[in-house]
Amino acid sequence: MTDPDVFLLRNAVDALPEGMLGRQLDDGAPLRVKFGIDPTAPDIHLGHTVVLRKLREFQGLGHTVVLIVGDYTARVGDPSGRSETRPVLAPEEIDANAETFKEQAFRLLDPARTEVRLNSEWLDMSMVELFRLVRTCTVAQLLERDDFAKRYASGQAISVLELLYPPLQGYDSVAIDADVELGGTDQKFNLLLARDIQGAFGKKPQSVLTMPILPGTDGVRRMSKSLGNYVGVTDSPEDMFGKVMSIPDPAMPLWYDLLVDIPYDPTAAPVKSKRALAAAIVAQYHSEDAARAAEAHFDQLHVRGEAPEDVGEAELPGDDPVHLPALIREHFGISAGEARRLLGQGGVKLDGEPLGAADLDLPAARLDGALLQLGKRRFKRFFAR
RNA sequence: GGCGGGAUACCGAAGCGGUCAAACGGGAUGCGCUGUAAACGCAUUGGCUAUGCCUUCGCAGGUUCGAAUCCUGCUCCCGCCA
Repeated sequence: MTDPDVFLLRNAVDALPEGMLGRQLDDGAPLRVKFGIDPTAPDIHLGHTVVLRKLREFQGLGHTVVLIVGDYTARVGDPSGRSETRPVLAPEEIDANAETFKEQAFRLLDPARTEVRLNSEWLDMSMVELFRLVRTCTVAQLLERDDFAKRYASGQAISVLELLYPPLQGYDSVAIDADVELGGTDQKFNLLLARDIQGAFGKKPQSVLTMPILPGTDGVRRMSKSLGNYVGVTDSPEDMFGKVMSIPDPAMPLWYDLLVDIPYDPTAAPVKSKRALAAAIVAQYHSEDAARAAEAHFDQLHVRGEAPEDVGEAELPGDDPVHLPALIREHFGISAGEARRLLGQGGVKLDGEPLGAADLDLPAARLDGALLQLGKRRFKRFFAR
């Protein structure tokens, strides 16, 4: 078996300070590995799983994961990687998100070796304690951070609240006696600052391990729900498979590296590699069977261009003839004008036959039992009532 | 507190009295090509049973035959000075 540190570092970006993690692992004692999340968005997507999978690897080696739900820091708003001030969520929202997150995180983590803590536990502190904490950092130190520096230089707003975020996150490490903290590369500053804060509170500073940021399905920008380029771990097998297949080829090696346990073969045909990747991801969050079914579904729907079995059904209105734009607006959630445009562009098919711009009104008999298709992937079968 | 700039469609950004449902770019969607790729090409991108009608250019009023464009007030952003 490979050395634990070689194994753990294989797809990581930085392990700081140099060599520290290796020494900690050599000591043999179980480590307390910290990972903090802000429950700002409820659902976990593959981007989050990069670090979660790494945590699972630590657990596999006998270490303990301390999952910190930043219910308190969520009220501050982490400015990391942001160019603008973030909105602050309502407490109820935060709680609900935290629950969802925990539930989903345990799809990957081993509950027996996971400690879940809310940081309101210790961050709901008195002013005196807060003063003691913030005294450990200087403004110059905080302004070193890239995004703060940029915003400061360009005269954009940085609220004092945001400035407070890194020290608060750092204090989490003090509170739980973290030996190691994981995060994305965008967290590097916060993770390192935590070392100083631990030191200031007389604790042993943690080591830091950063993981690459996963590009989304567009292959370029970081995976994020708001950018709409994400694959959720609760997505259906079919969606998951389809979304993975749609990523650009250049993103494949990194996806392999960060999301599955099978190796990437650069000599294999790209389609094969991508199918294997998609299947492995689906199997991970659903099952092998689901992966096979999702692939079959994919072939049917996209490769052969056939309609799936489980097409939604709907009743025709009573009218005859049926006004198509209105029918489409009703059942596909687009405007009638959009429906007309699709008709004109050959984007609407009836039982596989493209309709034209002139087909605005069709006899009800022609639609009864027929399959209406919009674009490539939207289907609906209609029946007269 | 003083001075100045700005708010336009999903986003960015033109327009500065009629020819404006509003240039251009991005995004999105459709068609073609394909490996549901990517790249590329073409097209569409306020609403409406529609050769026309209706509602949009921060909000509310006003001037005008006619306003995204001019005037007044309000709200919100931003810069410079103190």
